[in-house]
Amino acid sequence: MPITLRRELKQTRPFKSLEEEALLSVERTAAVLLHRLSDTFKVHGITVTQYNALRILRGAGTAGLSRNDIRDRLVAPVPDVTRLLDRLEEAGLVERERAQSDRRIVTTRITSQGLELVHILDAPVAESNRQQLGHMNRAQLKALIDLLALARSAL
Amino acid sequence: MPITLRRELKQTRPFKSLEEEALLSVERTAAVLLHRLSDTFKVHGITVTQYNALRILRGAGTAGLSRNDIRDRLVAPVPDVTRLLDRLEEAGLVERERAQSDRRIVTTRITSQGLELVHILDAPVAESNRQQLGHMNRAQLKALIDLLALARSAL
DNA sequence: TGACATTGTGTGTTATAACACATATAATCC
DNA sequence: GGATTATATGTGTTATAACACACAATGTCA
Repeated sequence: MPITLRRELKQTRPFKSLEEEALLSVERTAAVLLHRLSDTFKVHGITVTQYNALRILRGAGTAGLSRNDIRDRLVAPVPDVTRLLDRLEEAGLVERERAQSDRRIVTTRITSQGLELVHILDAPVAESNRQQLGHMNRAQLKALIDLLALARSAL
Repeated sequence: MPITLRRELKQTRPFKSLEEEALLSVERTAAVLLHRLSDTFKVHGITVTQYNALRILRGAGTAGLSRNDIRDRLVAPVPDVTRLLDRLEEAGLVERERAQSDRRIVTTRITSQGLELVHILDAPVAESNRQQLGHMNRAQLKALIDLLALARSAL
């Protein structure tokens, strides 16, 4: 028994188009899923965006990444990555160093403390994902992923 | 030729699970689509959330809605609807009146100015939706909508 | 009817998002 | 090699998000 978005939002009128319904469905789903996930992070004092940044930096390893590299890899675009990293640095989760070769670049690396935090969060995050989406089978998940990629492909 | 999220984010490592990839795909897609849509609203000085509130109030007509009614109908949950309505009231787009029967309730109604704005935005919004999702056929849009509803149905 | 819980809204505060602009370094191009 | 452009990051400011708490009106029930 699928829950229709229209009933979920107590909407009296039907949607104007399938495109509108799809867009609002994406927005609603992201908000619901991320809100639930953020509870997992709240206990550890970080946000979903901060977690994404830490995960990116874990992937980069000891080489680290420049601010713009991090910006380009963030799932949701953030206009002010500098201060996002400021907060992570203040929390001791990352460290920054201005590059020798090109002094414009500031390389950010995850600290051992940051690594530890991301590692601790691996299990709860996996558990949250399983709880939220575990009822979908592989074919459904793949179909959803492909359709979302298609939805992003305009322009 | 589908764009994979992993390439989009220049990720070196594969996703840990299909559930994780699906969640990140939803987050990414919402961010991309909403960012483009917000450009449409920016010219008129309102945000996506404000537009959603106005659309809800248009649907409610002269009866108006209480703050909590509006909160429950918003696509993305907003914790501070009071001040969201404050800004709309300050802009002259909505008006509020404390109910006679139950003096706890404040009924918010859209003003003629607000109606006019939403009306003006109808065409650009439809055009934006068409541009962003018009390349998907009806079956694909319906499949996406259904899979997203399924994704929200846990708990 | 008076204590208590419930409902609906508002306020105070901090953190973050968003946007425009500024600064410093490097690369390029006559 | 000096002006110009591009790149990379940082700063200032305003608006909004997020969260905890407070207040007021209503309902409930011994």
